[in-house]
Amino acid sequence: MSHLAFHLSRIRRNLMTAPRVRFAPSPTGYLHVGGARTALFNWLFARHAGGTHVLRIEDTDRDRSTEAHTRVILDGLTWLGIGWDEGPFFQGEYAARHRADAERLLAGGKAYRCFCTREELEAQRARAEAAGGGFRYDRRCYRLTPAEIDARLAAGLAFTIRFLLPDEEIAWDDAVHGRISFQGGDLDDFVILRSDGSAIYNLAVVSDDIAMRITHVIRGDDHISNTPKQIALYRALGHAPPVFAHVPMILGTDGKKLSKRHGATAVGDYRHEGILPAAMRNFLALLGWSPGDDREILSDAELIERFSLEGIQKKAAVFDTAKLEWMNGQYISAMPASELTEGVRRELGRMGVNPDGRDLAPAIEAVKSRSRTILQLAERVAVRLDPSRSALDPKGQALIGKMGPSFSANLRHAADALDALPSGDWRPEPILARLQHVAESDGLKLGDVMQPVRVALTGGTVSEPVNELLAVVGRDTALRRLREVAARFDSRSAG
RNA sequence: GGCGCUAUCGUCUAGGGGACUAGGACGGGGCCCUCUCAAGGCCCAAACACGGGUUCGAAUCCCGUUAGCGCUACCA
Repeated sequence: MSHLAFHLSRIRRNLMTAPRVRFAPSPTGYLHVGGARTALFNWLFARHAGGTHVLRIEDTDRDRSTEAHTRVILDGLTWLGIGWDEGPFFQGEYAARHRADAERLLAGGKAYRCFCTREELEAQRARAEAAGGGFRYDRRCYRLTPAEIDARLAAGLAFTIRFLLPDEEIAWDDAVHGRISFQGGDLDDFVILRSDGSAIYNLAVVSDDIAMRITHVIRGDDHISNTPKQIALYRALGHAPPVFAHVPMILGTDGKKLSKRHGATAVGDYRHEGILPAAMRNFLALLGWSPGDDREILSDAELIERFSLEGIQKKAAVFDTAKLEWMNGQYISAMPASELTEGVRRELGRMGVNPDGRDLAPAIEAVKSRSRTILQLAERVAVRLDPSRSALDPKGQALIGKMGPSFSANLRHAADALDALPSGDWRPEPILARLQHVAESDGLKLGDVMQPVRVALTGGTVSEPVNELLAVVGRDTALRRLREVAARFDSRSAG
């Protein structure tokens, strides 16, 4: 097939069948991991099907929406590597269409003016609750005669527009839950247009989804109870509803809806904790979705290839930070040092460490398989650049206490032996040979020489093999540090 | 209260009437490797919420119970 023919067929296919999905966050807070996962599912679905991913900011709640939040959401998506093909559109810009739709419904007898004030409504609600039941609007304004309506209009009374909810079954075949059914009679005649003429969420969403020709609505299952209202709106407006796919919530470790008190919940938090976008995508994709087999580490291409609505779980999922960090560690270990340098450099800058143009790759290479976040990685690199940055941890402390005077004695022997090594031989293998020689001639176990060096250089008892550590730190810096530490603990035991 | 959704190891999940002695992964424990740790390899503990059906046979289908969650605004 020629290129031209290929493109033509592709365009044709897109016109006819390609799905259009949207991610529609409201800018009333940060980009939450739940929202991020919804965005990811939409994106994966669109990519898998060769469809279009639309980004729409739902800013109709003017009191709570801010530009700063919009910025954060956009940045979060960009950092995460979740793209969109159209938008961002701002719902606030379609107020005229929303209003026209409401008025069309009103003219068609599918909605009615409600002159009840907030106070009256609140009183009714309070009464209903006191009686032990739930509040449902009693349609008193629906029963107003044309003359009564005219009189109120003439008096300049404010009104909202309420949707007249038909008492019929409203059901749909949810792509993740299967058939879900509601009775219209159980639902309220909800407000679709505020008294100031602005649209309420359910109307705005339906109006926009129709206008944007959305074919699949993939969103959190906290919207299940909104869906029958929206389907009723589609019917009243004369449009076929899209396919709905309600994805499960993400919970905190206590099984409650994820919130601030669970710690990090915004994607920005994970960014700052040194989580890689690719790891985050992979982890989020597996939260509530499964490719159907045992694979855990999946590239974007594999995710896109395998993604389907059928693989989405019905049950809410608990966000497990430990597994995220494990996965991030897998990504870090598998990445070449060259791809990690930029992130490490940025962290070093934040920590106030100046690498002075030094090649960070060897240090990164030495510690990356032991690091689960970029933050950890950068801290370890910083210590290797300048061992005086190291802090003595409890295990390092314990080792010093246990070894007593031999701690500094062994350190000094190691330093002296290493000093004999020509700088051209300051490589892991010769270093190891020297240290083995020291241990042998002093009648010590290799660990008795290695561990003090490790503690002197890193402050702890855990690191890459000591010979590699020495090689990475560099001859001059390492020798100086070893002697400094030996001297410090000599004077301490002498005093 | 009403309406709706959900229920497999601590957590993420596989499972679609017989292949289930319920598999994998994280986390936990142990062993190997080893100068320590990580990685890797091997091993262990750990689950079908409960009760009724349907069926020759139920983790799987149906009903109920219980529990959790969501919605019930002139919020989204």
